[in-house]
Amino acid sequence: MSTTDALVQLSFQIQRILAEAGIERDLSIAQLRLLGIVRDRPAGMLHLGGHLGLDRSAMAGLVSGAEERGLVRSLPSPRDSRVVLVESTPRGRRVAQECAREIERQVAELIAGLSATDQELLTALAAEPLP
Amino acid sequence: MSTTDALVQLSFQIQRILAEAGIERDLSIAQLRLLGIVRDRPAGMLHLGGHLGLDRSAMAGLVSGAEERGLVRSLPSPRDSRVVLVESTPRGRRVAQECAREIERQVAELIAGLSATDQELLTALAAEPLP
DNA sequence: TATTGTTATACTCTATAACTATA
DNA sequence: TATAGTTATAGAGTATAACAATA
Repeated sequence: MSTTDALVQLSFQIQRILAEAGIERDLSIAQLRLLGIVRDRPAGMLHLGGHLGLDRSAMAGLVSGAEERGLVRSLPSPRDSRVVLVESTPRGRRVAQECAREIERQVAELIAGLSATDQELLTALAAEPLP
Repeated sequence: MSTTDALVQLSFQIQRILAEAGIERDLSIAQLRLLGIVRDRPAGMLHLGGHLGLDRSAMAGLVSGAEERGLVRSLPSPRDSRVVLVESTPRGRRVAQECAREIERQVAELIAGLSATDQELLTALAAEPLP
């Protein structure tokens, strides 16, 4: 199996884990990522869009959906009133952490066939290509 | 960075590579995967749905879209006339191969920072969790 | 003028439910 | 009856374009 095939197949498995962890809590993968970003501190829509690869209108839809579910809150930036800061609610943080735990569990299961040494190696190698 | 984080981030990068290779040719990731499966031999809708994690109605939509683009062709199974076999057209094979080459190029670039030995190692480790 | 968001609109992807045809 | 697929329909996700408010 080629490098590409292996990584592509692995990526689909990971994405399936993410999707299923989200579905159980009525969250899309995009909402999950959003919660991950605003977990520690608020961020403006444009900044979030940059991280998620979404344009402004898609961001508005995403945030509005997350807001309806009580996961995030919008507040005007004190420094530039054009900017809308998005911050996590306590509930958003709780749900995000639940998902994170579930995802960790599933990923651990996915790579359970590897030795502890190989798991560490895989982590190091997977982390390397990240910009 | 945790094992989970590294693999999740990597999976998003791979998915972005797939999406971009597809967009350039007006193909969704699902259509891309479909072409990959029927490249060598025809397959029934249900079989395809199982591989792609899609139900029958979603499969019908996917195949219909791919058919409109001239990428696949449907034909009745000679053994069970309820079954619709989906086969790749020559154009589908060509487009799929173009995408595959582009994806390989991008993945190679993504992991270019690793030594040749580490790239092989990553391949082996990534291929291991696959069922 | 340039920037940040929002809204209206449209398109794609996917699922549920009801249906047809075949086994 | 059970199975394979289609169709109508609905919902989510995302993009484009036109708009409003602020810098």
